[in-house]
Amino acid sequence: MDELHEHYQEVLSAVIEEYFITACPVGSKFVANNCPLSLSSASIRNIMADMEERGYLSQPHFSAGRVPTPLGYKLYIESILKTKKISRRQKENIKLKIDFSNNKDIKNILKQTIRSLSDVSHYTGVVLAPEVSVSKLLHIEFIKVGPHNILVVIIFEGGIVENRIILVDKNYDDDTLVKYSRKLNSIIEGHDHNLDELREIIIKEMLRDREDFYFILNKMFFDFNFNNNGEEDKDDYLLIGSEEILFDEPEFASHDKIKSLLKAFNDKKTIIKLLELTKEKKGTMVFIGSDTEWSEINGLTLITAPYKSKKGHAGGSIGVIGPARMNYSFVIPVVDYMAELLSEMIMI
Amino acid sequence: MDELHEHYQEVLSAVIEEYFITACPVGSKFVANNCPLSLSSASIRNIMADMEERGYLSQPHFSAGRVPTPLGYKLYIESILKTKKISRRQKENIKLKIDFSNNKDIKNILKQTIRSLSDVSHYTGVVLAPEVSVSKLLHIEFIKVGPHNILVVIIFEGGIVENRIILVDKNYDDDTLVKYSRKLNSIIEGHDHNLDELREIIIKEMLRDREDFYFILNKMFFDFNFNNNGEEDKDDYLLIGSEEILFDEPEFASHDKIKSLLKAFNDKKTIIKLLELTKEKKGTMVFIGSDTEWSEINGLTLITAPYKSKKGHAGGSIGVIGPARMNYSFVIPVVDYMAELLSEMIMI
DNA sequence: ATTAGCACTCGATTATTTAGAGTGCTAATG
DNA sequence: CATTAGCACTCTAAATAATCGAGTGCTAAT
Repeated sequence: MDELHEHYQEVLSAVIEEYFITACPVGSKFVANNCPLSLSSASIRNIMADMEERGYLSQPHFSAGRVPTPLGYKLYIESILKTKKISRRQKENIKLKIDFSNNKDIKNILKQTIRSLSDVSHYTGVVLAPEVSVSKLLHIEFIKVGPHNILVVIIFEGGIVENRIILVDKNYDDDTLVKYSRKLNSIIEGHDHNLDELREIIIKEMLRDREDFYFILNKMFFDFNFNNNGEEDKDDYLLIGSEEILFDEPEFASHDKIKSLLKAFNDKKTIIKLLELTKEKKGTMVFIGSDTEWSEINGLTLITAPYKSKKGHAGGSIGVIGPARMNYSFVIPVVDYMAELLSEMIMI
Repeated sequence: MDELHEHYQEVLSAVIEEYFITACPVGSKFVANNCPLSLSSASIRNIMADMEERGYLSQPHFSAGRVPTPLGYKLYIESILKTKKISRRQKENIKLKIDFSNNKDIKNILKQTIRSLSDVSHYTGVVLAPEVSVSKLLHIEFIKVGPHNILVVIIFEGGIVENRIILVDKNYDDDTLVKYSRKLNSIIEGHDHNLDELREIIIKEMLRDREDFYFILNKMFFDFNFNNNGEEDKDDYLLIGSEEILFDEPEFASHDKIKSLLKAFNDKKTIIKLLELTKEKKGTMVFIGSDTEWSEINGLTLITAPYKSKKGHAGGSIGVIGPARMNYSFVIPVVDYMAELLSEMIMI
């Protein structure tokens, strides 16, 4: 591939970029006319036949043009990931499209992020929320909302707030609850516990001392038992934007394709797996359908980037799902930049 | 229609019930064989021709069978609404399918309701959440989560909890915030104010007395300004379940149909309007697509029922969206019963 | 009022034809 | 030896034609 290297890249780019626009197989004639190489269509045919043998292109049927394969996209994307940076003007443009006008709570910020991702990229945005069960505790508060109803509010690092109303037998007064809140927070403060760790500590204390305080805590742990169902609950951390936006893409024009598309979206575990993978790495990642990593659906691509709260360890990842035939040089930097913006939004 | 009345009803039922199963136009021969009337197909043809003229049935094309019109459905549903009640066994069945195992916060309960609606009815569930901006306040709490970050938690009747992190210049200590919380709650307590009304009161006080307390409140009102965008924000109150479930229905097999289906779902304002209408009425309502009330899409039906918290005025409505060709005698009682169950779940 | 009989209509399905785009291969060229 | 013009070949998609059958409306008989 040595001396052909340049030719390969040029032809590949020409095919991919044209295929992005038309969604139709690209013929040798077109490539001959629209690519910097001054070669005849016959020469291009030779190159393309060779590239097909090596797995970068494929023919839908005998006498059609060529279409990029996942391997072809991969090669193409590598060069983009190295070179492309988002321009200042693009950044401004994106920022304009984002509506963070209202101060929102974290969950709404995540929702808003999905919407912005979709608006800007024209594909489906996804967000993996920070995982509550491993997040550090910031504060817990008991609030009386009825004679036998206590609202428990738990605040996690990253600004996630969870709440439940718990039922108790006794009619505690406000002062008692304030006292209990203080007592509990003095345990939490400055220790970076997560909920499970706190439970461990409390259980030990409880064996020694059996007062009402621990009764409420016990009830609390029961109602906030996030991962009792094992895997199941993780699904709630994955937020998926409007999938409909993809139905306009010609590759999903047929009924069968739409169904397989929806099947891919319903298979949340796989998407979560990839987003979690991204969370651990540093930068943007691209998963191409039928790739080794994402074999669930052919023709879809997932572009991901991690985000993280300024202070600490709370974080997750965001992404965009679109057709493999995608404007990578535009979308990749967008996802990257959105993750950056989101990181800035998470205050505590 | 006098002496034909019985015939009309029987034929209509036969057509609708068969059309529900096959989704194909129903011919006179079938009706003749499968309906209590002992009439020949020719007689049925006469009746059906007459019913078409009166608008209860229609022919997709000249030589096909007949299909019920919205008007036909309406007539059919009227008799169901009067007679059908859900059986105790069905109730048990539904209750089994509902997973309220984990004590959830109100928003998760609403989400769970949607999921159960979809599971039981096999159509798309929708829920209109209680409107926060008009809900009565129960409690407000300030919690320190950073040197300049205060988490404000507002609890509304119905158990809805909203929170925002607000930025302040001064570094308030915990005691001060507890004091402020108490002061504010003493204003709220027992007065059934909503957020807007509270704002009015605070603004008056503020003119007299300009201390830090009011500064924080001012910030709070700014960040919790729910309906500053007019209509826009109402969209957030509408939760829609998985729409994909409808794609299996034969009437949405074509690409065009799916797109018009999604268009109908995206037109949230219309759905919200109908759900709000239901909130004000007492019982179950049925809106048939291309009806006078819901002209947005042909072939869809929305069945709704209101729910309400035990104590007071917090409430909303739930519904199911499915094809007009729907098993009304099953779905209507289901929606009704689910609304009842949801009402029981809302504790405060 | 009801019904058997019959000619007729029109959509759905299948078969057939046609047009054209793009290929691979071969032989010629610098 | 890389490149290219020329040409026969392949296969799809679109257009056209043919066939089938379900269901109708109407008429005349009961």
